[in-house]
Amino acid sequence: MTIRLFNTLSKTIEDFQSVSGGSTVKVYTCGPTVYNYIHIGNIRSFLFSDLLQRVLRIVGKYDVQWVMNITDIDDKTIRDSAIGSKEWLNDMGIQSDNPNHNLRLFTEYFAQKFIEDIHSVGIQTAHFHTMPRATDYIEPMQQLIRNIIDNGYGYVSEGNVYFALGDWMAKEHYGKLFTVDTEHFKAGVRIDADEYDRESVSDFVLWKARKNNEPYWDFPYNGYNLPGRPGWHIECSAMGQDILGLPLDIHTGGVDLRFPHHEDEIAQSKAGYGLDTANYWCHNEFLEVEGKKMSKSLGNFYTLRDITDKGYDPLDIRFLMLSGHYSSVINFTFSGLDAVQKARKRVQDFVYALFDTRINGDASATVFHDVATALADNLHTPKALEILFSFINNTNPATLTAESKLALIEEFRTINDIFGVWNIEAKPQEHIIIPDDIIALAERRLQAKKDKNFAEADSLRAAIAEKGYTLKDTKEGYTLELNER
RNA sequence: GGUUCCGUCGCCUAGUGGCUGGGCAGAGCUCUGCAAAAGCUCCUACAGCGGUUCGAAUCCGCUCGGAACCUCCA
Repeated sequence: MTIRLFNTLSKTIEDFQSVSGGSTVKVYTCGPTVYNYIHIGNIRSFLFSDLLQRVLRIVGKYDVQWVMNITDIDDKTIRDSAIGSKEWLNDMGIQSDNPNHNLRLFTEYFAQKFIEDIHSVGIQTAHFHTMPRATDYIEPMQQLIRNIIDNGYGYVSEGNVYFALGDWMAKEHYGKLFTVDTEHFKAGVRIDADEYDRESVSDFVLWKARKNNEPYWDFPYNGYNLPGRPGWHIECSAMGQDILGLPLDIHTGGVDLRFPHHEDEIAQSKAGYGLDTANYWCHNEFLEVEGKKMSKSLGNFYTLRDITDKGYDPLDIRFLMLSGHYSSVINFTFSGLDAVQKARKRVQDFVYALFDTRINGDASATVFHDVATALADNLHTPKALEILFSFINNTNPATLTAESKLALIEEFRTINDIFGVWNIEAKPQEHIIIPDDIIALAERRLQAKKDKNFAEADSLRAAIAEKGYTLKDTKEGYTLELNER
């Protein structure tokens, strides 16, 4: 099935075609800067990329090579890994007098936490071609920077290397993803303008000169050494080329990265390699919390772990993100999370019912095709879910033949290869251990019920609830469940 | 100041000029001693004011309200 995607380059929805013309698709996702636990906004971004690669594989039948970088060098990782940092944890290891070593221990700690977190929301490590660390690609970055200087679009100033944007703009269009209006830049936002001797205020840094006690790498250039560390934008250009080869098929990231990060990445790769970065650029919208952008000062900032600590299943977060279209702002609220939790369970109960072996009537299974058609249209998950719920509303598993159920199970299995929030299996028998005293209460209540002593039965049920268990009557007797949360 | 997006039922989320979108909540019913759970049924909304049109949630204009980006950002 042809996949259609909104391309930020053209600002239109296009039929997707691979660079190679074949079935291999190279997808590059701007990953996290690992200086802390990821927040739910980050999660949305990574779940969008995961959705994209799953739809490409399962609906588009492509062989996807998915790369997500891990940024392990920037101001925050340097600051928080430095000697005396309050952010240093014992689990990271022992700090030494080597800042590069401390940086590595610090970032590897949070990189592992990141992998745990994305795994919990259903992103599978096996789906990645690789997850490169930026500091493992210093050499390719330096080579790219040399190319850019040699081609006349970079210059050295006080040990820093800058991209000469003015020269570049005279040759190539700058603003392919984002209309850059330098005439009306907001007053007062001229970061670093006084810190360095730059030729132009809009030039961005490719390589930052070493500062005291900060991590650095030697950078031999033209007989000189320029010890320092890479700028933010250069890593994606170098890793994309080194690992997958440019041009990529699809480059993804959050909308905020369109400018300057991705715009600069395009300029660098073209200036240094003479290559376009990607044929398709896909950007996901932001997540807001209670109608506002997440920020620590507003008190609406949540890491994934903040949410799961409240007892929510990470897969409910995944389902919440899929319930809105990736290109729309999603308003995160806990009541919304509660709603989506129940909706997800309804589908799960339907799937469990398909595994019920009683035999009855029959139904035709085209639900996957309909869902896939919606997903092929610019990853329209809300439409796909609408189709799925309508199907469930019009289908009663108890009236289906064994053959129909088996066919439907396979349909749901494929749907779940994309959504990844259900268990396509028979309902597991729960083997929770109920304390003897609770069972004793339940038995006493059963007897009271048989004796038609309902007042006694109700008070015993209340006593059981008091101890954290829910008693439900069945035809044969009763069941006991541990209360959630 | 510049650029862009949005406002849909109590809440969330789709919407392609005409055809009750989906989820959650809520109401009723079935089943239950009563509950719980589950299932069934019901629940016709488009910020405001103009305009275009036979017909507007959808197109145009204005007003009001919200959000994002404009060199840390997913």
